[in-house]
Amino acid sequence: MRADAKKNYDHLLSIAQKALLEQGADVSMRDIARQADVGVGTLYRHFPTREALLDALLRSSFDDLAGKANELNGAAETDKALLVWLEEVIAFTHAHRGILEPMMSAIEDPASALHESCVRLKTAGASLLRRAQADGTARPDLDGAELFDLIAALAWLREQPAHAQRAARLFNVVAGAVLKAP
Amino acid sequence: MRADAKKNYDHLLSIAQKALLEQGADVSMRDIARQADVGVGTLYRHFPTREALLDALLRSSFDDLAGKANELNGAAETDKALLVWLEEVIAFTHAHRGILEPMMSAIEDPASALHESCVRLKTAGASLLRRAQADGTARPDLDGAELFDLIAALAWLREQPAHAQRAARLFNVVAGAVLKAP
DNA sequence: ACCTGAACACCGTTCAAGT
DNA sequence: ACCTGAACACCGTTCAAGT
Repeated sequence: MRADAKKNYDHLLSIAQKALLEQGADVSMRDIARQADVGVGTLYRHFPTREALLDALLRSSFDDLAGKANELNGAAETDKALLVWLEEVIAFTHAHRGILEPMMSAIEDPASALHESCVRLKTAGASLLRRAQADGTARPDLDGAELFDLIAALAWLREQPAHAQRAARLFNVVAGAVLKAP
Repeated sequence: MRADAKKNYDHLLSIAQKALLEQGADVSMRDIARQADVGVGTLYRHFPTREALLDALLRSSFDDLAGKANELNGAAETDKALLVWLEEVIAFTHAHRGILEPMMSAIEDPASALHESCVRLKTAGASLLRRAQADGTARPDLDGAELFDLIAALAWLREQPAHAQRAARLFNVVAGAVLKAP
């Protein structure tokens, strides 16, 4: 990549990051280009789809969350480890409004630029779930894809402006269904 | 209402109904007017907001669902009654893609044209929940608003194209958290 | 190589002008 | 009263023309 292109790429990314946090994942592409003082074509050249842009923005965070899962795989209380991780994921998506819809599409569409990142997240959660299941602290009849969907549903609830507060309580209700009663 | 206006109103409604089923709740308003062979202004005159149009389209169905809840309030098995009703609601929203997002906004916004209809639905569910709680078949620490949110989250899951199948199983998982174990 | 921005095909919504 | 559709301010996306 040429130096000037690299500069545009990085600048675009930092502007898009801010836009994602402030305006949500459905910010207009035009707006991002405008805020970055760059032609729309430049934005599309670097990120041919919105998913490609989201992937660039989220990949490292998703990797961090997967890393966190790895750490938690060493924890003694397998149920608590799963719980902590789930809360962390939901807190992250909560800070990035509008991210769930594209994630849900991407996880089932290998052609999506966001697919790999989402799979990484799902896999990380699945490993924590498996360990809890082996330990007998989580119900055994659940797989990684289902866990992903449950997280997504709760995260979506939390994304709804006036429902976020209730979503916290409902997280516990649903968590109670995933983990065996104490 | 003048006769010609009434005719436009009815025609618009029947076209919008078809559009809602075939293209989802986020059909373009322009498209509806176009399909109805009517100027956009006519559509907006009869339905000043998308919520107003959705309300006109859904009100009677929501009333039916509320009526169904009333019938089920006479059922012997209070837990099964709640379950059956929940499935019915989710099946309905599943047939009307894209309806959940506006419903979630409307239920918390008294100014929305869709508010009343949503409240009716919430109230109907709450009555079934209360009866099951009084009967000891549903967990007592849950209110109507929380039940509404749980339904919404499951219905949203079912709205996601590739996740609908899993949503059916996850309905049972979550239902198991709401109802007391058998 | 890379950037620009006009161009195309769409939106939601309003409101002057018509009947 | 009611209807029409041009008008305005937006989109996403592409691609010829420029550097």
